[in-house]
Amino acid sequence: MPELPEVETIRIGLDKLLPGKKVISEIHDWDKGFPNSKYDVQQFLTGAKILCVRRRAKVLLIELDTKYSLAIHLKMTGQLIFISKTKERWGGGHPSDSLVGHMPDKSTRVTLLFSDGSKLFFNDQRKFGWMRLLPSAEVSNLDFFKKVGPEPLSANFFAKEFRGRIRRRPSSTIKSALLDQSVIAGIGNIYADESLWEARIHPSERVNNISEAKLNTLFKSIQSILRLAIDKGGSTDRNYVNARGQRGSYLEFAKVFRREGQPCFRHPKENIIKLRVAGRGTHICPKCQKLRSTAENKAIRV
DNA sequence: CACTTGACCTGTCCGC
DNA sequence: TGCGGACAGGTCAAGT
Repeated sequence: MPELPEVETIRIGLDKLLPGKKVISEIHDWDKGFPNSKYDVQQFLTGAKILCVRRRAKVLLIELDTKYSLAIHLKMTGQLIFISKTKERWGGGHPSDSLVGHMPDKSTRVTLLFSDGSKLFFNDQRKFGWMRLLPSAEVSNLDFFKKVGPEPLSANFFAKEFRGRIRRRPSSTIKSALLDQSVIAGIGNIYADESLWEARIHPSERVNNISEAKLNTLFKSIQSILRLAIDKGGSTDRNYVNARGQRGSYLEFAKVFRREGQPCFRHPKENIIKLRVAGRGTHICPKCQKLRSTAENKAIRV
């Protein structure tokens, strides 16, 4: 679930909390947390001071003063939760909030202890996520970074490049192209659905059936939705929380995601439906988002 | 080659 | 109440 806005929200939080902290020890009892590490994590992490926290695509980069970087991918259920020396509980505050808890919990994979007594917990229920400690100069050599596409909110990223990159997948569905991290970085299932509704494009539409004008609209939709989502602290669908253990509120503003059976905001008499596109649960308004070919439109709905 | 599907995991929810 | 199965989705490997 962490997509660009969630990872960016965590980054903003960690970048306020972590710089200057010195790692005094590191605990991990889960080998997969540091897969194929060439570097002894204890040796290269202990004593390092944190400089800043950056993000590329959905990967967080904790930069150390030793010219090493800790790269972290949260995949679907990863959390990074910071707890200060005096605080034991984390979370949003209400006692009934199921996301509030104590750290470490049974999903904690890695714990960093800092010299001032504060701690950073890497939790991952489903164990899909990873951390890698490596020389900062080698970060760009990670397979993931070698092929990942541009940042959608970069000041240097324009509609022309967006269209060009999307069109490299002419016969795939537009949703599949949006989810392809080598085309554009950071979009996942939630924001793909939201952006396509905003741009009135059916997720199953083939790229080469989509006009240049529609792709321009989609480009703007992606940017405005990602910006709004960052502003709202991301989307908490299941277990996403920010660095302080707080939920994001974007889903209160979502137009289609997880709204199946509820009315479309443009067509109050039409209900949002859920389909399967690109192997993912996909939410659309059947009136706003029609396939260009009506024959396909009917076939898909059966 | 271009694209789609399955595997990786675990917790939750639904129907029987 | 317990149990099996479907589902959730980011990315990579394997399959078509």
